[in-house]
Amino acid sequence: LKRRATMKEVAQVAGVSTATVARVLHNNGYVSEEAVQRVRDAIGKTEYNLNVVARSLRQQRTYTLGHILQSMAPNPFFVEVALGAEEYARQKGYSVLSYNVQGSKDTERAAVETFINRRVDAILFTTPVDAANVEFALNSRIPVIQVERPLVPRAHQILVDNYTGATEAVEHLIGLGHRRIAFIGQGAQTLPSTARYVEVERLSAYKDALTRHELPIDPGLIAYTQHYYKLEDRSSLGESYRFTCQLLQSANPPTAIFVTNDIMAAGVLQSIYEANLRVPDDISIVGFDDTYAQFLAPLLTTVRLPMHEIGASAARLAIELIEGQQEEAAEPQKIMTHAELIVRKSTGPVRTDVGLGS
Amino acid sequence: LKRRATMKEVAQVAGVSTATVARVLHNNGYVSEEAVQRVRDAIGKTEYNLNVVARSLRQQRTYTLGHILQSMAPNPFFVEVALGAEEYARQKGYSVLSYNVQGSKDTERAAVETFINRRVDAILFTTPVDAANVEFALNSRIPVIQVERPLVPRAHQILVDNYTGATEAVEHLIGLGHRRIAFIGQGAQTLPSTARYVEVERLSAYKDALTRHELPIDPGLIAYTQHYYKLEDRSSLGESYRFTCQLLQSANPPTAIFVTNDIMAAGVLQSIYEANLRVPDDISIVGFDDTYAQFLAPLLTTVRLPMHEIGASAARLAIELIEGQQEEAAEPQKIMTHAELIVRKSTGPVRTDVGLGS
DNA sequence: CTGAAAGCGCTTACAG
DNA sequence: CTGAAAGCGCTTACAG
Repeated sequence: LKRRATMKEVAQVAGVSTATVARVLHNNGYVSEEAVQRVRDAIGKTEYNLNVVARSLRQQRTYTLGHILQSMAPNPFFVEVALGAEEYARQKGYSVLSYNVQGSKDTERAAVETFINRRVDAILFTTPVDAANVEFALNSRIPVIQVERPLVPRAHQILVDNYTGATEAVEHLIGLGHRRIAFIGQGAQTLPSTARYVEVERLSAYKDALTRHELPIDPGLIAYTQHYYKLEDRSSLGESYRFTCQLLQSANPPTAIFVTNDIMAAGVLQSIYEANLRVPDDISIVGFDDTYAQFLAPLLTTVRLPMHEIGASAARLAIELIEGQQEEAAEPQKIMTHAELIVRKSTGPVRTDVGLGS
Repeated sequence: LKRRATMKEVAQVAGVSTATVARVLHNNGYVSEEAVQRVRDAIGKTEYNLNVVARSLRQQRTYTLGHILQSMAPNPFFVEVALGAEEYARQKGYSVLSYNVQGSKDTERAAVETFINRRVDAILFTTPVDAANVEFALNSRIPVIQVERPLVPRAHQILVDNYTGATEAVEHLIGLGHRRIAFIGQGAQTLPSTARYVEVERLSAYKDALTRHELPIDPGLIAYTQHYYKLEDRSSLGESYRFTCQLLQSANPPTAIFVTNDIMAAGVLQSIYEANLRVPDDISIVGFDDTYAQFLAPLLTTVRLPMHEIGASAARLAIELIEGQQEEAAEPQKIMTHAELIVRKSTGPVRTDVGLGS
């Protein structure tokens, strides 16, 4: 094998034109049975395979999706979404070029530029960091999909029903008899207001559930980690750990904690482990995402996000838009997906015999 | 913005030829100061950006690496290697197309075919599943790099010094006074013999360390999970869990366990948690990889693999080979990287007061 | 220092 | 049912 065969060579071997080769390759257009056979043989003989680069240039389509990921590590949420998108895209003949931006606006900008230079057919943001970059992507007149965090109203959106998911979590705890339930969220104050969608929904669900059951909302039981995905130092893990240490040492500690992602839940469990307390005997924990949940001890009760489905939906919408099955209408699409409580082993009835503090 | 500007348009606006535009774009070749200025202006005015697809077709190079990943979930090892490769490649002007094959030979084959059709400049396997697919990739006469698992001797290799890493782990435990140390490995028996590299090295290190200290090798203390990355059901987690349950209930349980990856270590910790034992007070645990280690309770002592460096090395070698800085010699390159024990909180001195069984 | 022109490997009207 | 030919947007000898 020295050089790769081209269509022209296949045509020569088969004694037909390249147009005919193209016709049998994509089987469209009329071709005589005999010609098909000759071309097939020639393809086999020459070990021909299509040059997708040439096809892309000619068709002005690359069959490639550009996927901008906030950061695949340490949060497996992004990995699972990426996997869902990749699998769906593959099955439709598309490849996906991904770009991890580590939560940086500038890197995200560079990602969009790279994708534009490479003429991807659509850009997916999971999740967008900066609205300006989404706008910039929109300028290219290719489909732009925002996953989970709708920073720009006029771009398409794959959303998650955080409110219902979080409600199930808190209701579950209340149903178990818990009345002092702490809430640990992620970085809402430090986010620009347009980006708070996810965080605000989860906190609202928590407050509404307490209120519905006539339980007080105690500000001392609510905390947010400072950093929104300053991932390098795994700070949100450390912060949820520290806040839990504080809670456990307080005069009137909670009997349950609702943590809005599994990573932070890991930090909570570490604190509890060090305090030599048992879960759920001494305190119940509910996480969110269902990423690390199955790897923790005890197995974490958590609100599962349909990560695969989210990724697949993003890819599906993008491809439908590319292929014109959907009108690129004035209205952006909003696709809602649903979170679901998975009860495992980190939640149990509140202890009535003794208080945690005693 | 209706259509994207081409070089021809830029040339027209600047009043020069496309050759000149290309020269200033890549700044090579002589161009008068004045022409440079006019072209720069024209590029700004037309919002021109290079069409990488066209450049790829012309240059017969795509500035794209194809990265075949065994599976990014649930093992973050692959994610970190991918990140390392992506970052290095980016910095050199390359993009990376990744393809998760979920441990399937057929999917891996499809990945190679996709990459060949898309004319990637090199193919990375992290880690290769089937030697035949590596051979197939090799047929294309592009650089082929195998990460961690050298299935095909004549393809390039990024290796890990598993033996030394595992030795440090076991020596650490022995130094702490442990004499009954269990070993939990992954799927070695079920792997084809050419693929056993990693597993065999780790087991040998374990045995050699025991022997060196005149400790007996007890087959009852050694177990392998059945499945090699049958990931969907997270079975290796479940199997390490079950084996640990057995160990703990045995007549003469170990005082320490060396588990050859952090995922399985998570299963071990779950079993210990359920048995209401404390780590490291009752039993010490050492993992491998440093993936989940920081998320577990207690923080896991583990052998850290330089995952980023592994990915970056793979990308660097590939690019050097592509750009001809290295001769594509008869001899495949073998780059060795080093694992390192990270002592955290899951290991401690053996208990001398009471036996675990008592 | 600069431009005209060929050509990378396809696809796709168009003509027959 | 089939082929000749144009053209996607670049890069790169080559000639001047």
